[in-house]
Amino acid sequence: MAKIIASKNGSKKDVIIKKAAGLFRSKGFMGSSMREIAENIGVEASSLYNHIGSKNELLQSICFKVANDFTNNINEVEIQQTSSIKKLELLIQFHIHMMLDAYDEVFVANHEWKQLQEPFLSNFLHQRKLYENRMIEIINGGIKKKELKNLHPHVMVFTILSAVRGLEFWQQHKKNISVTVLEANMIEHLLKGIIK
Amino acid sequence: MAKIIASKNGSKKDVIIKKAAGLFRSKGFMGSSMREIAENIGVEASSLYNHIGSKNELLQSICFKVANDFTNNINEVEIQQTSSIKKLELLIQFHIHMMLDAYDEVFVANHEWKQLQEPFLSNFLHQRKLYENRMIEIINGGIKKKELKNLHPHVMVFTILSAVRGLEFWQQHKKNISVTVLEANMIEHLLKGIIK
DNA sequence: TTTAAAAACTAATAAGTGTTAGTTTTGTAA
DNA sequence: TTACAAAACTAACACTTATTAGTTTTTAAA
Repeated sequence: MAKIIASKNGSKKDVIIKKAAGLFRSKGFMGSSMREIAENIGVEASSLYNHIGSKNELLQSICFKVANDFTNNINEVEIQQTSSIKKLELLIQFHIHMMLDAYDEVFVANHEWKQLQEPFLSNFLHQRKLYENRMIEIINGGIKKKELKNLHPHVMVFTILSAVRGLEFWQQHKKNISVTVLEANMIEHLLKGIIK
Repeated sequence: MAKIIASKNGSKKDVIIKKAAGLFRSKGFMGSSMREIAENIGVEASSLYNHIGSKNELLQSICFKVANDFTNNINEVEIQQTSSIKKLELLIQFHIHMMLDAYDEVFVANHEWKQLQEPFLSNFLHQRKLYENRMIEIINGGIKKKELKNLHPHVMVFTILSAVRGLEFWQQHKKNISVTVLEANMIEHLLKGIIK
């Protein structure tokens, strides 16, 4: 009889969520079945229900864990007494690290949130909107203080957020380039451009 | 008896593909059923098979139409006798226009290509890789001619490609900002940065 | 009006879905 | 060793899926 082995620091539920995140990332939420998740763990599908409530609950756990991590980070960044530029730098840095440390989860949160059911879907979108608005406020502050160019704040935020999301592509190139270089390059590009 | 009405310039197959693209975009490929597509058109699911081969064929049509459009564009850009900066500008501009003109299709190509079956999956990825490499070559040229900073070309390409992909978010804000401003702002940001 | 092809329909198939009920095994504490 | 709960199992349910076969309707040309 196969067993779900709880990891050092995490319940069996956490093990299931982790495996689900990996599968959801590579095949999509709708493209992954409970039987597949179970097989991946080495157990029957029905056994999973001793630990979790439903397939959708798995997606919820993943999406809100990620959303909360980002919210917590911007909470910390916001209260720092520093320039808007430094704040943007800190945010970008955190996005890069999340992308490298919790790739599957961030990917799923970015791509599969649509499959959330109400009221979770609305909650998630609301939380994301709040995050965007807080970034916009940081940028508005920078424009006022003449630290930043007077471009459309919304465009800047979306450009930055989308660019960091692109680190999805990075998984394949992890070996060819270090995190430090990657980080420095992206921050330089997104803040100061690429023209000499 | 309901009918599929062919549009002015396009076969009935094209109508089906267009509707499918809209549905795949909003619910995902795996989240959309043939019955839903059919209902959207006003016909029974089985009737679709008089015009198309399979559900997967629909995805193939969408993905490769988009991929070919981008390939054709970079073909034209590459042969122009101009600076690397101007070439990047042209590429970014085309991405922005594709995103606004063929939103559903580009979105599906960006998000649902994973559901392609072999050999289409490999073909698609190969074509995308070629595109990226050609962008990298343009950037390498720019670095050599001292037009561009000596950052990692790969990072620059991914940053740019990801940023333009972010125009997905833009659909909601179409009214608040004109294409011209959007285009100018993004090109400024991606080429010259946002720091004053 | 007849005829033939195109395109719609109904009905069914075989496979896969998330989830539940009921049962058996396992692990643990008394 | 006994007793109980946790967690695995098997089997099934009710539904949905893409697709096919066979039939009927529609369209258009002769």
